[in-house]
Amino acid sequence: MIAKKEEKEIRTRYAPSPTGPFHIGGARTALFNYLFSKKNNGKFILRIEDTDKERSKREFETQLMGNLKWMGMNWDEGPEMSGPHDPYRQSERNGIYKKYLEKLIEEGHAYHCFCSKEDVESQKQYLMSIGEAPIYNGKCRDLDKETVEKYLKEGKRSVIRFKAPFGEKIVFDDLIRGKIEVDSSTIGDFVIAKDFDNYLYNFTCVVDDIDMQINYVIRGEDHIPNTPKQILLIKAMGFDVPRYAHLSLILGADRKKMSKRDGKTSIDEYIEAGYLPEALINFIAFLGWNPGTEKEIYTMEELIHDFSLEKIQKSGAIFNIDKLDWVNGLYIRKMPIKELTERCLPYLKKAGLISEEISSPFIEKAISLYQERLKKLSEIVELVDIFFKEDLGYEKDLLKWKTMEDKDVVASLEKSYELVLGAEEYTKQNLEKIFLAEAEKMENRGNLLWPLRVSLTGKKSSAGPIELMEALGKEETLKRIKKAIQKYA
RNA sequence: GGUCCCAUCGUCUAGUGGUUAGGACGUUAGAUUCUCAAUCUAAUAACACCGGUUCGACUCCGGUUGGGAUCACCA
Repeated sequence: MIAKKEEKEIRTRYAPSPTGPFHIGGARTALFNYLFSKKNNGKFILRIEDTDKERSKREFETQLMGNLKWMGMNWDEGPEMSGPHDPYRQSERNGIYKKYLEKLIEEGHAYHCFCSKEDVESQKQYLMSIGEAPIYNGKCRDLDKETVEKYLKEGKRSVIRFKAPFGEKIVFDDLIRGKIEVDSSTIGDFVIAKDFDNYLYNFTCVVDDIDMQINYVIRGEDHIPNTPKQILLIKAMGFDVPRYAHLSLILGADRKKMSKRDGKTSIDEYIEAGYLPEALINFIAFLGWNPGTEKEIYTMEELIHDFSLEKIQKSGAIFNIDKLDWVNGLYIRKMPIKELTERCLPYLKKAGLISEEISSPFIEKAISLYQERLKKLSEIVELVDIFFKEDLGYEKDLLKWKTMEDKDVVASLEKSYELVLGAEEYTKQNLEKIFLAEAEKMENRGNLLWPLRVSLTGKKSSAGPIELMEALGKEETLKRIKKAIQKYA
């Protein structure tokens, strides 16, 4: 009997650098890491890669964490000293990097390079011009110990390079793409640290993945070229390489990596436009993944349950905003009216329609009339504004239905006025009964209903007149009809 | 330019050697309707190309073409 191998806990991480607003592509990478770890009862770790002091900004980090929480992705660990909900930050881990770097140098896997930036750059340009791999020429690779000591003592500026082997095949089995093979000769000795306080990406990334015991690295395919370097580093340090899964990129309409000109790219912009986190998550998950069934509306829980790396697509997916809008509308229609109202309040406040973010039966009613027409929460403003305006400001000709003459319009509105005035029981059911009965008498129902609806809204399109009358109340309804009649006086 | 990755309707995709190539968004038409939505019904539309393997290729292999990513003392 072979004893069942003890399963190691699955640990994934999302490792963004806070150099800009949190991007849709990053959100998907985070999501897939999150789903995979949760599916396997593992851990999802957030690690802020802020080694670039120039470009990293704390505000982006804060925004990123807020966005992650908004979407319902909470990370599991952080350095204990700064609280369980803080992420790991590379800027706070220099001590760890130093230890690993010293060991690497000690064991001869890394060395000080005293070449000037300019020399290296011109060398690179030259190699590229003759069509060869632009790698470092290894000038300082075998400097003897005494020389290095001497230069260091003289204070000569140096960087630390990793000694990459020559002519070695580096192979890894990508969980999404299968076998990927690279010749180490095309890599060259790359810089891993500027000095003992400033470490570079490939190095910190590897050290952290080792230190945090990450065993599944799920990231964008733009990292495929980094992977062989990282594998070399890991092996030199004597650790196991994690499993890799490289996600295809999210593309713009031009099939290039999605960028600003493709419209909204940051999560904040989607929040502002009024997309729901549930809808965004659902949509993003299906960009490059599907369950293999025809089900496509998924809650986060269901995604976790059905997720698997095998079902991830290899080719890049274009971000199709039309589909997102459809999904978002779907979620809005399904939402309980109380909740929808709460979520719309900030938009109404911002537009100056209401002074405080407080719900009322009136606001709730107004919003409910437009629930099924809403694709994004922000659209609520231009839909329900008529409920809050004194002056609707429309052209009187808008009141005419098809071939109506001025006098027909006036007659129609006067009829409506009379009916409303006479309505004892001011309910939707009763108004419907009264008005539909009257409308039936006409050759075309529009003769009664169109002028009425426009008098209440001042708009070409809107919710139906009966429900509008109910929502507005008898008094306001009469006022608006009268105003419309006056336009013809 | 070097290296690597990718290729089914306009878009997201199902498909794992034999299917009328399925679904969704979009679009178009119809039903409903005072309008706009929502809803229902229908239609539209795809295996990049060329070779091989095979009785049989969308499916496997090779090549071509096309697209993308990446080549920092950024991440």
